[in-house]
Amino acid sequence: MVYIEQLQQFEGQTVTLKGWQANMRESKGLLFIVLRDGSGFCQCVVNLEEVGEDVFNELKALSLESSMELTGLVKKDDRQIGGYEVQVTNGKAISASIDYPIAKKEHGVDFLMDKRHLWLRSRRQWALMRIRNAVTFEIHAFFQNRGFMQMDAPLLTPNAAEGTSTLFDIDFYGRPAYLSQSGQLYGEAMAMAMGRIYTFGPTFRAEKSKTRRHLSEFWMIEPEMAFFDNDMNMDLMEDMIREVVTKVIEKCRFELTEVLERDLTKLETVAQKFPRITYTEAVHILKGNQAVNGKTSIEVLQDDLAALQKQIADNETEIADKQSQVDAGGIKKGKLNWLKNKIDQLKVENKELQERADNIPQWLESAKNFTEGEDFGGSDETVLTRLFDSPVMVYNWPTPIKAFYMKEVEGDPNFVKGVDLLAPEGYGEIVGGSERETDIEVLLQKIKAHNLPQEVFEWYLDLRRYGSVPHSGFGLGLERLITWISGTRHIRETIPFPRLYGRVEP
RNA sequence: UCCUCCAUAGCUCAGUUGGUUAGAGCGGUUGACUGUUAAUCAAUAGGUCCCUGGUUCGAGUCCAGGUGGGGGAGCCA
Repeated sequence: MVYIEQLQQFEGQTVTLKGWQANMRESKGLLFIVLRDGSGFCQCVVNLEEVGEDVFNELKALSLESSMELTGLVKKDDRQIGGYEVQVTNGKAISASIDYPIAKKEHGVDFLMDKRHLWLRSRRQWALMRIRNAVTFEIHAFFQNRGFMQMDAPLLTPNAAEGTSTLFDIDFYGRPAYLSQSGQLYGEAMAMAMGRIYTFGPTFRAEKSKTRRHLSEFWMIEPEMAFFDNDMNMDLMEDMIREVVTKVIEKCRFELTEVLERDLTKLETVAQKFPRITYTEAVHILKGNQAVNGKTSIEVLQDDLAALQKQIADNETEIADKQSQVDAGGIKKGKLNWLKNKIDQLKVENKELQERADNIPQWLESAKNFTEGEDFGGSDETVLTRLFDSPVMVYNWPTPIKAFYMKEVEGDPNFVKGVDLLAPEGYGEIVGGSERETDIEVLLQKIKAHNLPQEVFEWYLDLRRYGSVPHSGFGLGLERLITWISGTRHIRETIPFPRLYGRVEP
């Protein structure tokens, strides 16, 4: 048995493929079966004269997603997806699929989410899962090649410690416990034992977020390094993003460009040095008081709005034009359908464009009126990243809006050494990190200031009692990184079985 | 928790100021066609118009409440 991705090694030879019918077209005496086997897609041509009536009729009767075994000659054919075609000499059904619910057309989100277990078979989801796998692999490779040790933090924790987030609570043998929102504090303990570590596991957030960048269960990578200050932390962050993105482009070029139609030039900007700006600079830029590459945020947004409005107007013209062709009548059925579909597509596109156009004035208003000292909202991140074409790092944040464990900037307790990495094109925050506070007195004070119970942090404070050292780390949101790399509109497509507000099934 | 939009065939949608027997495409089935790329062409089956109540001679359409869902705010990766 041979897998589709290996076909290039078998050109001119006869192979046996096993897989599922992803599509079939038929003509008199000919079947064109697009077979998928998980490793790829391949058109297999069944000729009545070649295989005989029995085999031909058996394969012809199969519908979408039936499983089968096909044997045939591998032939190079540049017109085909994957570049090869199999000319079938024999084949048989393994199991028929009847009334497969997902059709070869556009579906609504709700329907597809209910059918997620089947949706994963479609080409777009196949590409996304392959990219997810490549991202996971390259993250491990990056850390392993640098001597980091992978260690797992517990998923069950005794307290809702860090304060802000809402956590899922469970009954742990009669005691309250929570699903972990972060492995970071444990990561610090492990770094004090192993030097440089990283965790790679699921985390849980119980916020009732219904947006395209939130999941209730997602995977996070949290490196933690002893003897790293925040500059070294930012260097590592930047190297990691650059290397992972570059390798994934290399490995998944077909998935990105052919299936997802991702504009790779938008990703290739990771080769540049990532701009590093302080929170204070970011505020000036956001409010339009400081230009980037000769343009202020206000100018860029106004240009964007004008471009959007022009696009919408152009689409409307096209819709009207096509509609008048339809109304005029006398067109062949195929052409008519094509026109109708095009009109529907343009209408959907305009709905989305209009939504974005409606948002821009609000973003502008929110950016102009931003109060220095507050945290950035989703739209603020979008505005900020819109000005840069590579990822941006924002560091030195106001103390009150950040977690208790972040180290104060030397000589200025109003700021802490936190850093967020924002992805371009509006994808927003994909990494958050900081240098950690090492001074036990400062930590004790912060724990009080944040109204946190000191007893549950005694073990954490021990890390400062016994050989405290400067250390830093960050948390990378796996699905957010994949969403950006793949150019996907919604984060839910980047994880096999998404858990989000209002959904635990399938 | 708040704001906003949506619910019509298996799926994606249209349905005029409220009017008689609710439509199209895709998908399914049957047939035609020996190189198709969302193939094409012909025929055919397929409906509790989300639920409850109201207005009206008459409701898919208007009103109220509910349910489910999309997008966003807050929070964050």
